[in-house]
Amino acid sequence: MSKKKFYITTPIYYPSDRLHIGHAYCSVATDAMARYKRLQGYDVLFLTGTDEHGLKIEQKAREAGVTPQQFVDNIVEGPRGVKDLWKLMDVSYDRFIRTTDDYHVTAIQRIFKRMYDKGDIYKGTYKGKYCTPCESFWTESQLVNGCCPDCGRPVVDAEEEAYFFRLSKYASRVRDLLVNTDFLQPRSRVNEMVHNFIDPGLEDLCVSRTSFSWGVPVDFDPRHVVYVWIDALFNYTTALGLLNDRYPDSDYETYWPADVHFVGKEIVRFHSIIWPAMLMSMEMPLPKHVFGHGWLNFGGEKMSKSRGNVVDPYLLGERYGVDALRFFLLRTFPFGSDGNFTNELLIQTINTDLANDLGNLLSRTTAMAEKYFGGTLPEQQAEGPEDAELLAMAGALRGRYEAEMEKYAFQNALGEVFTVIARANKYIDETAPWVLAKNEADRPRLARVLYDLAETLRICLVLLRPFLPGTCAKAFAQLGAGEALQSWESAAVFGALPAAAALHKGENLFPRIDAEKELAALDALMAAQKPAEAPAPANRPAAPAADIGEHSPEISFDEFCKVEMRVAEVRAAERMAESRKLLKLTVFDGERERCILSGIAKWWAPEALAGKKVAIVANLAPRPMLGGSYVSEGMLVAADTPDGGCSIAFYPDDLPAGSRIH
RNA sequence: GGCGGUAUAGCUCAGUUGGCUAGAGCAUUCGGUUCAUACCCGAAGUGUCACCGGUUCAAAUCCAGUUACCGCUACCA
Repeated sequence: MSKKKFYITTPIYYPSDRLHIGHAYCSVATDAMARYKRLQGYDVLFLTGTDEHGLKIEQKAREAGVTPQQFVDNIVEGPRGVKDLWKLMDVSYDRFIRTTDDYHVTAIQRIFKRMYDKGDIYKGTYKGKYCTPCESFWTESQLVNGCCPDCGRPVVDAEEEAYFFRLSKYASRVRDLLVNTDFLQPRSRVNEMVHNFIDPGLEDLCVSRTSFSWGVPVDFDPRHVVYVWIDALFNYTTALGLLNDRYPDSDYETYWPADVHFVGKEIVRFHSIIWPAMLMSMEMPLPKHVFGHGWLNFGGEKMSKSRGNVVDPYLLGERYGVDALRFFLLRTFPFGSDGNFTNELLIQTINTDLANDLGNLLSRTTAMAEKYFGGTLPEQQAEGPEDAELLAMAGALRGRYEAEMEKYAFQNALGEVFTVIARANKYIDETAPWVLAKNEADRPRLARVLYDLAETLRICLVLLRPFLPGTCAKAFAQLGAGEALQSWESAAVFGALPAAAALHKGENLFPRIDAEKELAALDALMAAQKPAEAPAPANRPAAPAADIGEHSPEISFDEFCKVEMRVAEVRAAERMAESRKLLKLTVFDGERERCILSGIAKWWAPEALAGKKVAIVANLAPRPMLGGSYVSEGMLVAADTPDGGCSIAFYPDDLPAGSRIH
């Protein structure tokens, strides 16, 4: 009889930059789930990888003066690259797919052709606005200030021949999948998808591009490259040998459909709407679950490079141990919601759970075994009234843990384990082994107490293996528990450890952290990472150039001159009943008054603008807004501030409106 | 603006189908212990369960409304 299979995936990450703790969070969670299923005896396939095509990488490579392939090779395989990070984090993936792998490219071409032959992909014309850095097309209505809604940079008019996928054809089946099954989790995401995307009407999806070349060519129409949807999403199946020879077809037959895709909430839409629709088109089985996990914020703010609060997993892993970091991420934050990462919380969790409760329990248990029995417990043992409750809790632990793990509720599963660990510490207090040790007649009872502790620890450690793979191995050695005593089956049996258990005290597995000192050290390290805000002091070597974000492509002087910026006088500014974000400005440009709607209401009171001289872009095409009831005739020039707000520059009051700005 | 969600102890959150003095962890205070990583055990708490109405013998829990925050979306020319 073959083992039951379990196929789990992370998203394939986009290697346009170094990965950070948020990516590590997802991979660690997937890893814990994969290890848990292996522990249970499943035949597990754990896939991760990288999504390496697209214009952004093409451009990044050009900036770096290397080929796109060299660029991604470096980020994926190079020092401190993606694979390095997973090695550091002890991520036990079975397969790593890169969308630039030959076999994947071939398979994608075949998949594209198959959908085309079926009539689900057809050739049409794509009209719209294109953001080069984001390699994204946008409809007029999606633009923000005429710029890319993702990155805020300018977009260009574009019209290109393109292939489309008949997403609309599958809308009702996808809707049914989301509404009537537990396909998408957590459930709260379902309404968002259905109300925001499906019910308003799904448009067919553009699945090819001619505007860049770093992608999988459409083999029957080589001017086109396959756009991200088909290229990236089908990785989950090409990595199983679908339509390629790199892996045997039997892998696909064995492992597909996936048991669960873990994905960040930002890509839930692609995985819960587009992905099932494409699989329906290919007449392939659908994955059983898509789980959209939350994001890690830092100190209550989104992590971002410009705020200098991007948490570096290398730094923390090397400082506190990979297991401690893994544990912290999964113990502290509910997997489905956003979590607020703070250094204080990290250190507190490590100290409380790992050092004080678990580490210290192991330490005191093994130390007593050595002190009182020279390490090996005598077989003659005596029960006592304190045993029953501990045994009952330890015996029931596996079931309670399993129930939580099956819901991907890592936080709760770990909570169950630590409830038992706390009970074991209390058990020591109740039985007071140091008192028993004073009386020769109590030796059988003392032996039993230590045995119960060792056995409780063993069960807990089995269940902690998915989370703390490295330290559990060391702990089992201290308990003298061999492989058979580390198994899932053995975690359901209190008493599996031989009575004459041989314990020995080893190194402390989780050293207690000096919170005050470490917090100061971490703050200093993070401050050093932060982009320089002030010029470096003269006596220090020049700081490396701060990262101020993505850059737009170079433009010529003539192109710049097309932008007509002028000083304008704000004659009136008012809040709008129709919008929370917009202020309605009436400005005088030297010739006439015009209306500009600007998305600054969150940061600017109307009174603060009235009468001021500001910079506007005067020759921007008028834009109907708020459903066409207003037309905005220009753009207010403002700067982003690091906290996400905006700063407006004012010209001297006596400067005439209409002055040209160059 | 549309859709969805959240609001519970200083902090992070649990509270299943409405039912006894509303819970856990951390932090705080006090007490105990000494095997252990200055650790562990116990006790004490603090709460107008966002606000306002309603249904009910009974509401943190159900319903209507209000406010605040969050998410998605639209929208920030």
